[in-house]
Amino acid sequence: MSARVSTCAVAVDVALLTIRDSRLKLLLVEPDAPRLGGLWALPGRRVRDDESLDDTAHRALRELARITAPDAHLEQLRTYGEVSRDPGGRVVSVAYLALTPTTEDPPDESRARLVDVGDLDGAEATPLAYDHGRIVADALERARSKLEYTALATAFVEEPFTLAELRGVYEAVWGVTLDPANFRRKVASTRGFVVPVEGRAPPGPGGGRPAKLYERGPEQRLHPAMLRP
Amino acid sequence: MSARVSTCAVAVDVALLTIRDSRLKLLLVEPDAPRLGGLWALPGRRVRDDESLDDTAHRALRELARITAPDAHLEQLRTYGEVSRDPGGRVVSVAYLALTPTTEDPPDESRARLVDVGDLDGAEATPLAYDHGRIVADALERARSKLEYTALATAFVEEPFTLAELRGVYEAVWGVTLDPANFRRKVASTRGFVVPVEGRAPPGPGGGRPAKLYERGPEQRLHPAMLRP
DNA sequence: TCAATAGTGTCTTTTAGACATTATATG
DNA sequence: CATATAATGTCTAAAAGACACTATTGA
Repeated sequence: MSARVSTCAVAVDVALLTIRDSRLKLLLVEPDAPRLGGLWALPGRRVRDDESLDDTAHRALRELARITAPDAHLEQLRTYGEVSRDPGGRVVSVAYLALTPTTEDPPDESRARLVDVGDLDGAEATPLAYDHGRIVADALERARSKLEYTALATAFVEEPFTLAELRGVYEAVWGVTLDPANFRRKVASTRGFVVPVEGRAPPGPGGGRPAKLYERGPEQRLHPAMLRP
Repeated sequence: MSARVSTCAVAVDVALLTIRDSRLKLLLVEPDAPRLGGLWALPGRRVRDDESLDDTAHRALRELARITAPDAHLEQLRTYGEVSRDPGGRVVSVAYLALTPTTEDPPDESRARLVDVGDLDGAEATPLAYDHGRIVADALERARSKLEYTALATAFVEEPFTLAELRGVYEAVWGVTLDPANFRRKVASTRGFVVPVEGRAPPGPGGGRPAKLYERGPEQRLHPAMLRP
């Protein structure tokens, strides 16, 4: 074996997205070490010997944000392996995209917070540690893109869900408003996207007709796609 | 630092796709060690200390298939990190998808070959070493999917190219036949996909009207998309 | 001339988008 | 009753697909 070939530290960083108050949120953890320069970062952990990458991702969420989401959608985003991306030494980082329905908040003692992704783009945006800004940008692009041609949007809602909730996912992730009538017809004409279930959702405090309920359908790829306006 | 956290061997495996004789081909290397059980494998190399992952991918192609393709499209596919995916010890493998125009053949002494991807699915298909069959399946799905909503198809042709050549890419990767007239109109209506250039392509031996020539346009994402039939 | 391939025109079906209308709830 | 939200219907414009037709080459 060549002397130039060695082993690398391998880490997993997780970009967890969820929807809260009709807005898209990202999970960040407070800086714990002065070397981070007071910058917030994605939850991340080193990979252990006996642990798959997916397991490491779950552990990072559990240990750093006290989030146990066994039913969360988890998919790999990219692996970042530039030689000097971590000033403390070479670390190859496998980034994950995680999506959860609007459920638990990270507890206060976890030093984790859900931040509005709209606050990450602007002028007074907080920069993130390492290359995590880049990872977040890639995660957002992935989520926005996969909403079009996969059933990924259903990962943001709990079953059963209403079509208004599903539409709210598209609106929050894409940052647009959609016509409820046309959205409904499009979802209905996309085979295997959602399936109706019994029951009705109670209307809000101001009244309104109760909404029909749906579950995730069998198809992961959407035909036809839900194209962005 | 916990004793259970250590470092991993990190490798890069490359699934290189190209089109030859109007068919989609995959680059495989001949087994060199008996422990592979005589199975063909994707070209792969361990990552060196001073080398980015992209550099390792290029080196794998250069050393194992004598392919120097600095203009090849190279993108990450996924990272495979199951604990026992390599019987020789834990290896985290970053898989790449590479696309090249129909150019060089791997020389004989390189022990590499272009195989028809149609021969990888059937009953008498040759299984691949490690989890490379899985990687190839992921690579094909990625390529087929990205042809729809990105300008990836242009990575399979050399500039300048004709619309018939571009259509041939879609037909080979998707395994379908497309109407030339409708394909042309669709490409023309997709902003930034291709741009016309001066000159004509000479017709084939059987004659035919000379074809107009095009180059890659500025857009990476296609609006509207080239949806699969 | 014919065969072959490139490129255009036209028609029909399907889909997207705007928006009116009806249905069922709360207060 | 008014108001709010869900669900359906209708009309128009745009896009997709089938396919006839014209254009330009080699033999």
